Amino acid sequence: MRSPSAPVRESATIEMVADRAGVSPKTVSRVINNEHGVRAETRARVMAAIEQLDYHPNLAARGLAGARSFLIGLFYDKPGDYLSEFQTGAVQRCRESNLHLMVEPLEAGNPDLGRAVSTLIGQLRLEGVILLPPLSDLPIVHTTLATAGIPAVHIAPMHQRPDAPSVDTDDRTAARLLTVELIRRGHRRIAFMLGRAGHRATEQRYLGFADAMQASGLSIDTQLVQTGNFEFADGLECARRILLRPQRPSAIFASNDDMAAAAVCVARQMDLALPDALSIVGFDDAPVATMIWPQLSTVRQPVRAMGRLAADLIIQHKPHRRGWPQPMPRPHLDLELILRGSIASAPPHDA
Amino acid sequence: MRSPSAPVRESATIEMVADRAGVSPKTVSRVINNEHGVRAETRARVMAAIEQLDYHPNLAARGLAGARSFLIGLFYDKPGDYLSEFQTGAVQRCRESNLHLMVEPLEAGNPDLGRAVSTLIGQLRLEGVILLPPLSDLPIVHTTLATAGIPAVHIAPMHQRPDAPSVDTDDRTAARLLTVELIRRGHRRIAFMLGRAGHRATEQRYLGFADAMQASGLSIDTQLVQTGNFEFADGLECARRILLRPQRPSAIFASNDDMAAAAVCVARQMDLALPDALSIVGFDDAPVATMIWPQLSTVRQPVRAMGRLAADLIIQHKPHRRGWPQPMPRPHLDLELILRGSIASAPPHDA
DNA sequence: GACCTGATTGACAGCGCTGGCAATTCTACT
DNA sequence: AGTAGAATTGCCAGCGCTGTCAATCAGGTC
Repeated sequence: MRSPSAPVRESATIEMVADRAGVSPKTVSRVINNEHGVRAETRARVMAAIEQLDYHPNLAARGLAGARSFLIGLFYDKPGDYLSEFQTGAVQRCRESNLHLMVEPLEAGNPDLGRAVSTLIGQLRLEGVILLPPLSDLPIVHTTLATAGIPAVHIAPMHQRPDAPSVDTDDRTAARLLTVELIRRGHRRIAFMLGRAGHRATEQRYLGFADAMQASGLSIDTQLVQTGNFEFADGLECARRILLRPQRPSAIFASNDDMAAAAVCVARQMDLALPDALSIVGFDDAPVATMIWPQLSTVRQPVRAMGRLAADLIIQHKPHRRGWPQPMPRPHLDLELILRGSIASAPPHDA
Repeated sequence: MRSPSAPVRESATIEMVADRAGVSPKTVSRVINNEHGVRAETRARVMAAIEQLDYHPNLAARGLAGARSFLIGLFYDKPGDYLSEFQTGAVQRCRESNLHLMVEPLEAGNPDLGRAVSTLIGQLRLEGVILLPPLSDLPIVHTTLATAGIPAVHIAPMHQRPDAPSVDTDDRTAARLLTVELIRRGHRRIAFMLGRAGHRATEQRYLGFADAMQASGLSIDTQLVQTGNFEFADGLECARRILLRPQRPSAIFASNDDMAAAAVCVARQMDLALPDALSIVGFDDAPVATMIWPQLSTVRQPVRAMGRLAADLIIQHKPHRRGWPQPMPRPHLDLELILRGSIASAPPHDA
């Protein structure tokens, strides 16, 4: 129980600051909002008063009066490392503009998704929303937001919408380059583990792989292309199917590290010597990539930077209120190839 | 670009609902806030109007008028799986009470932490804050919140404060039980990898291990107790030191799964046959636990439930405004032993 | 039927801030 | 010095809702 004399300091109001600085509240407001048209000397006086009183403007009041909320929403479906990295980047960018991030889990499969979104934006008056996949591909989410006039940034959407900006990475190129590394090491028969259908990443990574194979005149054995849904468990199945083929590949390209890890497990169970008997590469540079032996060669995603960028797009957009500036922003962030111990030269009999 | 005739529907106000229902705004307010003293028939009429207009009360206005914010803060230091699971649970609980979660990364090492916290609570007027470790052990954070009179729930703090509730799991018992499993399989010489000093988990897990060893009359070889900081990289070092001892242990208890995974890697590099030559157990049931071969025996933490519970403590506390009800809530959540392939019976020469 | 008690409901002010515009002060010229 | 025009600053209303308290209504009492 808190004693009655507890030192709960009530926070200062804009009026107290105004009095102290000898100006009107409106002028203090101008300073807070960094508006121009305030004499430098006046601004300094106000700043000093703010400092002395440890004044922090009340978000709710600012929001109510100014018809904004200072809130950006981050809607996600699945928690995980990706989310937490992404949100950390987004929060960082928000802070620079004195905004705040509301994270909201939303089930992609929920039949009442539209209502859920609508409730959120109705209550919060979000200034913008960042949609993580697979939410970035659901028409109902997009429509609900668009109807409410709320700017949304789609992260790695499968289908880009002409009226919505997105943040992407060039997975296709990265997948191609990683495949080239495999080919350069003499691999000819390379298996591929697909991610979940409908994900942009699934499509792009496979296309990059195919690009490299084709460029080197190698054919893709469709028996060696299996779908793993991005899950470790599916990856196990998938790897078994691949490695039990009579003519085993000398390398496996998994669409993400979880599945690559699964391939490592299966290979291990089959007593294959890694990486000599089998090279394995993944994608994402997930934590697991460096927690297994051999460590996975993979592609690092700049997840935190993507979070920053997504928030930035929302924030930069603000002055336009409704509608995005032309051209629709579609920045791509660079991926980084990470070569580790999981790849080796192809065994001679495969050359 | 949005066309000028875009269907941006302005949202309904409480007054519009009041008119439609033929009551005063205040009565609508009563219904929204679920206050008693509204005739059932009136309430129904208001509800209908709310439904028809798709009305959502404006958070900012409610906050301003009611001197609350409907916001709970979740302060964290390191992003990761733990965080995202935890926050998902917390958000779920918040929704049930129409509150929202603000996630805020804070650097535990920042010398200006106090000011950072103070700015956050000053602007947001948070109704409560959840502190994830290691933030839950920093006096400056606790003091700043207490001074502002903001209820805080400490998650797994090293040192419990008499004036602050906390959410814990009984790591000690779980560690003891897991060790018992090892002993039951004939292991006598068991190594232990400590987590980061100053973490409650580090201390409790070791104590549980020691409890079991002592209860079975086994001695702990201090050479086999190494500190790994909860990091995979440190775990590698640590595992090497342990496995290079002349008299190698037959089992390793790692304080978390990342370090356990490191032990698996090292063992693999040393060509030890797992799990026959060496049993390894971890803690947390992190994703990596099932992504390596053999899969780790470990202890599952109910992270999402902890998030729910933490939010619940803040929310339940509300009516008391200042100070917590007696007794100080300190719920413990149950941990679950997960036995997987990484443990086997001790080799005969060790019995 | 007058009157009392408790249950419902409404009137009104104001939470802390910002938008719009008027008032004031400053600058640069004639 | 006088004045238009620009740069600053202040006044006022009101954002959408809830706290306070007064008003009204329903039911029961003597």
